[in-house]
Amino acid sequence: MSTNYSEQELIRRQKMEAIKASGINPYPAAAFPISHHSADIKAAFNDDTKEAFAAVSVAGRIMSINDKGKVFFIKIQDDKGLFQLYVKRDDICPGEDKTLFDELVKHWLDLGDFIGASGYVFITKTGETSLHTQRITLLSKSLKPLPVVKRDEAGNAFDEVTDPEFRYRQRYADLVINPDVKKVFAQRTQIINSIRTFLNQQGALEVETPVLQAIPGGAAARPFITHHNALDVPFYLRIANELYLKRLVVGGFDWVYEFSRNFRNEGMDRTHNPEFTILEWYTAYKDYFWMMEITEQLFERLAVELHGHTDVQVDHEKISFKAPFKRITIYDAIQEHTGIDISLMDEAALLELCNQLHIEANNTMGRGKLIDQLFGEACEKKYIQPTFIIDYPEEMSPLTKKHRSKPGLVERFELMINGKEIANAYSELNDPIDQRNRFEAQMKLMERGDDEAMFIDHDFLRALEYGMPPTSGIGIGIDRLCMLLLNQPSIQDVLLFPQMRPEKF
RNA sequence: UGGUUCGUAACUCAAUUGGUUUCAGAGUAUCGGUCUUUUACACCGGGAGUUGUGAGUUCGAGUCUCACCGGGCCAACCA
Repeated sequence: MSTNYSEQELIRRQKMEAIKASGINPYPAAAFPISHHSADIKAAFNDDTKEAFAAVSVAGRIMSINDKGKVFFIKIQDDKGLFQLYVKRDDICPGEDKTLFDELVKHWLDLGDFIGASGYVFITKTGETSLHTQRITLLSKSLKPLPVVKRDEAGNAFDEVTDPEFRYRQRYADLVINPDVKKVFAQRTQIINSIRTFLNQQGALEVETPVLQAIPGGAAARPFITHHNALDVPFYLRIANELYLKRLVVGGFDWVYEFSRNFRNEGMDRTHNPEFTILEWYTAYKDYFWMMEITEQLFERLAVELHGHTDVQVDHEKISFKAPFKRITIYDAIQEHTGIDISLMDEAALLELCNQLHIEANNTMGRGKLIDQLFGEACEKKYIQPTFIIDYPEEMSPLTKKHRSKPGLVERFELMINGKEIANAYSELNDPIDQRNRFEAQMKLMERGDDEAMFIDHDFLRALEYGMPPTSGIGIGIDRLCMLLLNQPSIQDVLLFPQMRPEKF
């Protein structure tokens, strides 16, 4: 860290030395007893309840100081908001010695410092519920000034700090000066808690599975690689936890779930972060139709719990999470948006179609990947309202059970909302012979140059050979779900510490 | 990785086609002074910037050119 302090930083260090010299510890060790939080006082205090607020202790960070000579009005911010302290010289220093007020309050306190205060609550002439402060305690000295943001009564910000680099790199400061940011992250946790409650109520079991995997399975993506020294073998950070959760279904857990932090060594943009969270759950004796129904229920409930109704405003679109959601097969979706029926096309015909439509494609791509590309380019963005895209071609779904009645297809759906894939689910493939064949087909794609084709996982095949009950599973992108439900434009706005290029000091 | 755009005080922004004006301005913050209160900003006064870094063009560069560093946006990869 540079030692070229700014003028203000130097002044704060001088103040800290003065504080120490006066015998006050700027970083005291003792706990400070808090009796109330700001919002709770403001909500409950009135003429009838004032007895209950005769001896109150609050603590927080100083956000504004209004120096009126022998009286100071200091606004502190605690976990629940702002609260005003009325600090009068003769109350703080009842005797002859006014040093504490004249030095500490008048000169040594800065915006950003943490203080504790005790006294009684009253309402000032201007009608603001405040603490008539009798004791004031410095709890932690701030040496670096926070950016100054002014707000009016309605909460409109002036000189707001919007620089993304500052906000993401110094999230701690962002959270202090932008209260809405704090709210977004509280709501993210609320969403996750709601999901957990929903699943637990139905008897699902939350589990934890390995992040370090010898074979990165369960998805098609480039992994991060690391090395285990004692074993002297490479390990991969997981790109998905699917194969481990299925092993648990083999073991007899009928419904397991995990909020899985996954790692993929790919690009970063407003919808991609190298580490991100996917909720996956696997339920025995179910199929993908059941999965669609429970997914609708969950999403509808999340919207209602968060907003009180099923409509959620996202950008300029109003999205309805009212179940049931529309269902359409991927072939019908492509036909709907291109006018072309591709259901009988072979690889060569599909490649030609892509070229005709100016969609990037090449001959390393198998039939499944070509169809995926067609859908992604021509259709995906069109599905704003929640829509299940169902019945994918077998080639692009190596872990999915063959369709019960449509040859060449598998029982899979993706849930599209606001033009983005939010969830992906299957009737899980539990035929070990078929699974081995699918893995081998993936190996052939890999040999053709498809660097996203899946590795073969022999231990997983061994588990399937013991027998897995018919099972349906789903993966839901939690970060993207939060972006939707909280109307945030970037994944960085729903991750407390989004990945950035390392900073140089 | 490619295209495009931005980088001026602690923060938010100015600086007319490269130019006479002073030393690159203002508000907040900061420092000093006055007051029992302002609803973003009471009153008076002061200090604070090697204009991201480095080179170049020019009589003259915050402004133009190049390289580098760090961001944003778009595209590619992916969820």
